Amino acid sequence: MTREIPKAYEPQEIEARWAKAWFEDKLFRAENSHNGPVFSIALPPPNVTGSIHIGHMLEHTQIDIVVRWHRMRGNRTLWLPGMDHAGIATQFVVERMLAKEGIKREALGREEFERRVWKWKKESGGVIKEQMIRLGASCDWTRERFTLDPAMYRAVLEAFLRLYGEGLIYRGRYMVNWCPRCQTAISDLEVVHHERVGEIWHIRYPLLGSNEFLVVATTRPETMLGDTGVAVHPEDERYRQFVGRKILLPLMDREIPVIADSYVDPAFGTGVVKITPAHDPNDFEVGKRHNLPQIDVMTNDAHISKAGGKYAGLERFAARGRVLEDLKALGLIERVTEHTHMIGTCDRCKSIVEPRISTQWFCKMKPLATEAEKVVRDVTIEVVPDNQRTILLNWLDNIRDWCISRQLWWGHRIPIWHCADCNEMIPARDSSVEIVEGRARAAGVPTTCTKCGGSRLTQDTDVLDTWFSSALWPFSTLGWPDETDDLQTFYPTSALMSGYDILFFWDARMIMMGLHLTRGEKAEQRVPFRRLYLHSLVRLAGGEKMSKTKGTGVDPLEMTKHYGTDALRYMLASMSAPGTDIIMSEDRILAARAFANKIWNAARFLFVNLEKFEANGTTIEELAAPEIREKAPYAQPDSQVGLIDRWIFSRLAQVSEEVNLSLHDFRFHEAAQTVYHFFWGDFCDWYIEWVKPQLLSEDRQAAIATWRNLFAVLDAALRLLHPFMPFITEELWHKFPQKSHEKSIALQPFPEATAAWRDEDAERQMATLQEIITAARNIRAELKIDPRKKVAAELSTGESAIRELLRMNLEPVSRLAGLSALHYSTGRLDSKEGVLRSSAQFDLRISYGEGIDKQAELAKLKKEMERLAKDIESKRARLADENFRSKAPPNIVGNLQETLAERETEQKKLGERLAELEA
RNA sequence: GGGCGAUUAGCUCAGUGGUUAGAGCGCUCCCCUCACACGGGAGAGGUCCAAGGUUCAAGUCCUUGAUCGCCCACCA
Repeated sequence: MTREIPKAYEPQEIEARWAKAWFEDKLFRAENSHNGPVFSIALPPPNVTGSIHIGHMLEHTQIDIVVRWHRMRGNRTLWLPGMDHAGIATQFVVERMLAKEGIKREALGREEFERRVWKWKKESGGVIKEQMIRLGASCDWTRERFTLDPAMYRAVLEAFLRLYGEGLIYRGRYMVNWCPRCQTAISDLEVVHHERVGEIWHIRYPLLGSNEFLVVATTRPETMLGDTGVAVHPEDERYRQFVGRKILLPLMDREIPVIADSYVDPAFGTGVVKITPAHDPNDFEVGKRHNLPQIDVMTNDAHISKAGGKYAGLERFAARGRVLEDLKALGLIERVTEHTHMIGTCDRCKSIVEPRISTQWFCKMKPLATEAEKVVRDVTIEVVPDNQRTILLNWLDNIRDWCISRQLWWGHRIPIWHCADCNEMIPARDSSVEIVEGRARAAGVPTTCTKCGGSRLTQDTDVLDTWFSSALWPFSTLGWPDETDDLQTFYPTSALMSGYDILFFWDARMIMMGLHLTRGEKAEQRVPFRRLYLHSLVRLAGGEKMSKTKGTGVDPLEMTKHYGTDALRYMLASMSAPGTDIIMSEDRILAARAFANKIWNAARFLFVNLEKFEANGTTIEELAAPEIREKAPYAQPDSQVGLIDRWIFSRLAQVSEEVNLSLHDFRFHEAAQTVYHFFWGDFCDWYIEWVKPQLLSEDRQAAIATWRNLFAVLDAALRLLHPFMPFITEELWHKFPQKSHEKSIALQPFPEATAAWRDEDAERQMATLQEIITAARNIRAELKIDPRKKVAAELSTGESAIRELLRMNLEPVSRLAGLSALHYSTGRLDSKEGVLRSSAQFDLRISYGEGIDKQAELAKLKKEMERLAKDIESKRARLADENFRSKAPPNIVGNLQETLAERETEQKKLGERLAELEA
């Protein structure tokens, strides 16, 4: 143990060293026995594609604070880390890399492509882990998981087969969202809507065998190639006569019927709607009701298909232009108007999504959502902040089936085999898994068709939505479906902490899957987590979301280099008020760095002085050994525990209680602010300053008591700070003598609200002394007295308790107030000389030099007088109100009376001073 | 079209119906005092978006409106 504390606080060196040590020691490994209280939490698995951004940093900081806090409070604590394979995102990245080499994935073939992705994953997948370790995340890395691990695939198989067996997973041909760039279906949630100003074309549709026509309004004229009907509202008098007649669809020369359907809004547009069942969700429904054919005129990559006649092969927007030209040439465009509408884009690649009929796999959600709603409503799962609960319930209530198949190559392949002879679908026999080339495959592959007995079976080519495996994360990572020790010990997990942006994507689905798939009679045994905390997002000034593509992202590791991880963590924590997004600010992080520096220097002060003190033979073990610290506070020889010590330990107890309460409610900003004020305000500004001279006092016994108390408080403060700033606290804690088997402050107890330390008298007395000191400093500043010059002061008070207090604490009070002498008495002080400051309890006067600017002082006092008068008036009025006196609680009335009396005393004194000054 | 937030000091934000509404930064004045100038001390600065209402009591609860932001939604 080196005791020396370097003058400069160098976070980089300290942090890198401890991060490595914690990881290599497996310090945060959790034992899976049932003994004692357990706290478990699963890391929202970051995408393997990425690197840590500031949003992760915020999330990990908050989780780590909670995790470290629970661990210190004696819980068997597990923070289980892992990564997500992120289907589309990862495939997208690898495809782009291949494209640079001029390779298309189709050319490689599925197996080779998958091999390449694995290779890439192996190379870059470790980045996030390294970064998390460096940033101090206290995960149990021995339990790290990846969503494509064999064990995870087993869980996916089990879940899929069970849901399929129950009819909750089905395959069908429905309208889905199709991304022509990714060439896969995506779920409703993955469609991001943007407002777009577009045009609306009014097109004449001629009635067959007549010169008449109906005018339809459309924003997507190219889809008319697939029109199979025209609809009007059944009660629309304007068009009633046309219902049942035929339209000759322009350009395609197809006969299509005019139908009546109440879906049509007669007030919108022309009141006539073209029906394209294969390319619009509404039209799809209308078409089904009226048995209209579905003509898919689009290819996978959004070009016009053969069904589009002469337009075949054109890209969809090129086709639109051509269609419009041709219609114009035929004189069929009546008019064009401007129209803003919402346009759906792919969450991943931003391409415009094509609604399209396609055969896909779906998960029935209503039956799963029912119990999820219940547990959220009855607070079996507590949602914080509460307003997110409403949002979640609302979503669950309106839930629709989930399209879970993706036409990708990277992901969990659907465990269904198709019979080439009879089209029967045969699921894998069971959820067992075999490892081929280090990767998991279903072992229970069916070999004969269960229906026709045929043997030409091929596995479904689709993979599952990434979120399907994520939905199982809290239990799949613990060994489910096996009843492992981990599962029994750590499931349900204690909490989930995620951003509210993935509430539906992930959190809601975990709740549904956890409830449905895990074992236990009661819902509370099956929920994936007992509390759900939705943290804020980090935004730019102006509220915009940070974006890597726009280059507006902030690299936390870069910031760490400049300011230190502890500072960054503290800054994020101190801004983490639940429910409000965080806007990054340079100021805040500078403040946080200053705080870290302050902590460093406070500790340094101790050790620098300790060297001088130790010269006389007292060792640090006698002052700060663990068993010595435990017995604090220490009394001065032949005396009681001093006021300043009673006060600081009382504050410590109070602060510990507040921090514990705040952290329990995920109120990180509150907890952070509380420790900040305790450390900087109470501990550094008052406590250390107060006891400074005693540390090197001639009276060794007195000095020893002071040292012991000081070390005990600093030790507690470090433990209090540790969840927020793990590195600096670890570093400093190791400067203390510790028991040989104690490896880390992270495994020390978190300070609790020690009731015996609470001391209201001490707090009140200190407050009075602080007030006197501040008043003296105020006068000094007013008189512009050189800070090095000590001056005499007079204090007058009618309260003997205050005089006694001063008598007992004359040295520190005079020293901190910069006084050469402090005379106290009961006599009245006038303000004819010097400057007088008054409170209800005392008057303090310093006479020095020329005095001050009389006019300025008068103006100031008058202003104060006005404020007092107003305040007194309103208080009197309230106290005079019989209604108030009878209805308000007695303590409120009592307090008000007390305060009023004080104010009146102040007013009286102030009046006298004004008179004296004006005289 | 629904829903959810936000609006408080120059800036970024706290604020759990009850004394004179807080913090950090910035600003003003004084100090490089032997832990820290990433520091110490003392200050200035706010009709809490608006209008109604509930209450003995409203920044806080309710209603309406304004402005800004976000989420959800199949109106061509």
